[in-house]
Amino acid sequence: MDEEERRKLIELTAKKEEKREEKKESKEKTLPDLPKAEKGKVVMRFAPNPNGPPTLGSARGMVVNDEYAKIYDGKLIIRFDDTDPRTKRPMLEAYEWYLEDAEWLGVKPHEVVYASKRIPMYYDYVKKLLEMEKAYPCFCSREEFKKFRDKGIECPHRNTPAEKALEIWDRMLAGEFDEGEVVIRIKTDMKHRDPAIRDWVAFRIIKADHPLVGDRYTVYPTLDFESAIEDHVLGITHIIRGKDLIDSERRQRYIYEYFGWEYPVTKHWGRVKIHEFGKLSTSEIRKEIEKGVYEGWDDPALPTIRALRRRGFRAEAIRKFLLSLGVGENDVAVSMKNLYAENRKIVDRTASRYFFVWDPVAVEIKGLPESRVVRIPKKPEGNEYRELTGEKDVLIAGDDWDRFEEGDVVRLKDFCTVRVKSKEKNQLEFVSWEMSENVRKGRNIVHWLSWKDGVVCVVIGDKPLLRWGGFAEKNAVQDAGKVVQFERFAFCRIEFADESGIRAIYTHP
RNA sequence: GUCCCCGUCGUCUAGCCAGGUCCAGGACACCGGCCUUUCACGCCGGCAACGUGGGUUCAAAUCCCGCCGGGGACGCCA
Repeated sequence: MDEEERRKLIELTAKKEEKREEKKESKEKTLPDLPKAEKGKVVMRFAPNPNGPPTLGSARGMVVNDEYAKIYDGKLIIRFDDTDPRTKRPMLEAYEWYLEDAEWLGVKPHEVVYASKRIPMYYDYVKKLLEMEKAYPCFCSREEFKKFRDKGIECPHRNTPAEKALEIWDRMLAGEFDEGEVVIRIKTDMKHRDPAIRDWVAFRIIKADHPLVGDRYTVYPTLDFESAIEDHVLGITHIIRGKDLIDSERRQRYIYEYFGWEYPVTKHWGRVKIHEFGKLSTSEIRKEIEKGVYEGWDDPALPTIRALRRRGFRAEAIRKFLLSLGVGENDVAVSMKNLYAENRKIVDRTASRYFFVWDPVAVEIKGLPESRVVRIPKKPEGNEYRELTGEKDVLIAGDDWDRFEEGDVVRLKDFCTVRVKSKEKNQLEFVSWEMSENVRKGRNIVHWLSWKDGVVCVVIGDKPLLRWGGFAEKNAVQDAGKVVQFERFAFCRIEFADESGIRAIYTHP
């Protein structure tokens, strides 16, 4: 064995050792290491177009980037990529929604940038490229250019000299051209293996009102250009985003090469699809809201962060759920059940328990010796109690009543044991105060409510227009704003409550 | 059509880059059981995966090739 071999062997052994160590540590790690990441020097970014409120999908971008920024003691920048006032027109309120939801999710940006407010800067950079003849004004129609691109042929405008190109550029800025008449293209390679990369558009003319900058500009950069410049200017070290932007990197690298910049480290993740929501695009949701299918952007049937917050989900549960998806490039189709499980872990210990009788049926307990006040624990642990009065006239859930057959022995939870006497007359028959041997555990222990303890309650479901109506125990009024568990029903957040009634939102089972 | 990416339990994911400690770990779901005056929580146990065919190697989930399957890009959208 010569020196060289010996050295390699030692190196290899060291690497293996290192790997073993890593394995031991990685048990608690939520996300994989970021390549080339140095503690204290990492700058991440989250760059949404605010054309609607954040959804679970966009929240993934916030949370993962934020998590990495935290892991490496780095920075997180939120940048609004809002440079298309037409096709993906930003929504004025949505800027605020993003910031609000970010804060709620525990995402703390060190800086917030609005691309639409920095358009002159992009002009400066493209001017340089025009001078370098790395960009050119192109008068081809979309169709004409598509032909050139598909064939891999340069278009006639590609060789416009810098001087002439700059003159056209100035005329563009002066508003001398109409929409669609001319665009600025970045020179790449018309023979590039991937047609998607060939001479892409950096600027186009859009004469539309922008919610933030109005009609100040008519020449707007495309995302590819704006983002390329910003990532460098802002000193972004790592980009993590959806893989729909994977080609974007290949296009942008040309600019980085022309300017001699270093492209950030990138990572792209696959599409997330949530079983329960399917594929809902922002524009589709907007239409449905207009049609009245959803009440608004915070409708509990929607996967927006504001809707989930309204439903009573905890930010921490959402973070964990999103982080659990990792940063792999494969598409994921995940179930809300995972989110439910995370949230339940947090909420179960603290949620007060109450009775909610949905689709109520009034029944009479024949032979009940007396009315009794019962004390029931409010929570699984601790010594808080609530009181209910058991009387001969009570309400029970329609689902339960329908299931029962005459002769069944049923336990009214914490109150008394009864036998179903007459389905037709809605009559029960008192058996005993004690728990009877005949009561099967599980579905034969049901909740109930006397009229005096009840208050009208509607629960807004997690599917469009789904509602449950019935009575909830009055004690629940004191938990307005909180997540409670309606026993044998589900966790719900009490959104509004007073003596006249309760409105609750379905959280999860 | 051209180009790119991805395939580990039902689902999500760890492991893959630096092959052995992986007859593959965790979570959710599911199925038993315990606890319980909620079908909740908790506890115990169980089921269950490396798409496929070759190759390299003493050794492959890990490296190479083919095939099959899935997704995406080819906007003057983001």
